[in-house]
Amino acid sequence: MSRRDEIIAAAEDLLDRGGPAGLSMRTIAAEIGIQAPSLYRHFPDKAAIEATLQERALRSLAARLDAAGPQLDAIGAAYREWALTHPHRYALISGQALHRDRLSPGVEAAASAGLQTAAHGDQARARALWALAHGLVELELAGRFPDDADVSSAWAAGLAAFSRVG
Amino acid sequence: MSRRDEIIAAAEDLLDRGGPAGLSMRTIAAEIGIQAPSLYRHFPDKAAIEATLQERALRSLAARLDAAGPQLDAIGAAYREWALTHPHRYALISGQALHRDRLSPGVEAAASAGLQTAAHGDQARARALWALAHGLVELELAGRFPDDADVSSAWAAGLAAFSRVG
DNA sequence: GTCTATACCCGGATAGAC
DNA sequence: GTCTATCCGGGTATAGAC
Repeated sequence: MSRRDEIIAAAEDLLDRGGPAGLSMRTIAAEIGIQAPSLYRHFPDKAAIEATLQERALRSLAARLDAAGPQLDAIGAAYREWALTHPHRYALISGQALHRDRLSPGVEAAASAGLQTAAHGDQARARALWALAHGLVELELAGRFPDDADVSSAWAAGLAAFSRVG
Repeated sequence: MSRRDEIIAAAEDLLDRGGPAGLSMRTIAAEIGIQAPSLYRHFPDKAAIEATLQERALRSLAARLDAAGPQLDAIGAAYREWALTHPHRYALISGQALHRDRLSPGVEAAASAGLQTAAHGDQARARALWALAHGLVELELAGRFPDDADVSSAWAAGLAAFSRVG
């Protein structure tokens, strides 16, 4: 494992444990037993590290959705499962934080392509479906539903609404 | 206008212009021509100021939804309009940032009550509908849709899916 | 490639004079 | 109720020795 890979692995680990806020040049360096300035021999700046993590997360999510097959329910379940398994990685690719200029072309689109497929080519429907999944995940991760809420039922109700023909 | 109100007004103004990140004790104080330490004569800490802004935002959103009436389309349009008009206020009440322990009881629930109504008492459906609206707003505000995307159509497609009887 | 030392920002918050 | 001065923490990043 190259030093570069080691840095990324440590950063991802740190991200999973402490969220984006816990990700600093100092903590990443400490994680592998070096000093923060040494990181700049391998990455030009912090954004480069974040962008690498985002790219990895987007690819991972895309692969998970791809593996779920074409069924709407399966895709929804896969989306939710991936987000709940890696909540901080999901946070890193949500919001305005995406370093678009540093991502490989198409990698962002790939992560929502699975949902597009399930909408049978209807773009407006596909976007609404994506928004539904994203919204459900965000609300659940942020703890916005009551503690005793049945989130699975909300997913089922949402997907059911979209499963009927337009 | 009391000094306290003046501080909140300045903070809200600052929030609208620079987002949550631009909201610091120093910038708020500068906005009304005093020094940062003076703020602590009026609020115990920064979280108290943020909580006040969140409470105002939640009440404002709730009022807007209430004024929209019972029609699903109208509520959806009102939700989107409020969020696009006050994107940074929406950011302040999204995510994990809510100071729940400092908010008046019920004020959080009131901001999503309008959507509950439109779901005719079906809780799972109501939550999915809320997630759809939240997701659409977040994706639009974050610029996650292509520049030429027709977001209105996505809203229409999403609301249409929910307007059919379960 | 890694180190130490450091520069330069930013932030929240407190002490004590007036 | 406001001030000045200050503490303490955080962060990104650079210079220069080894």
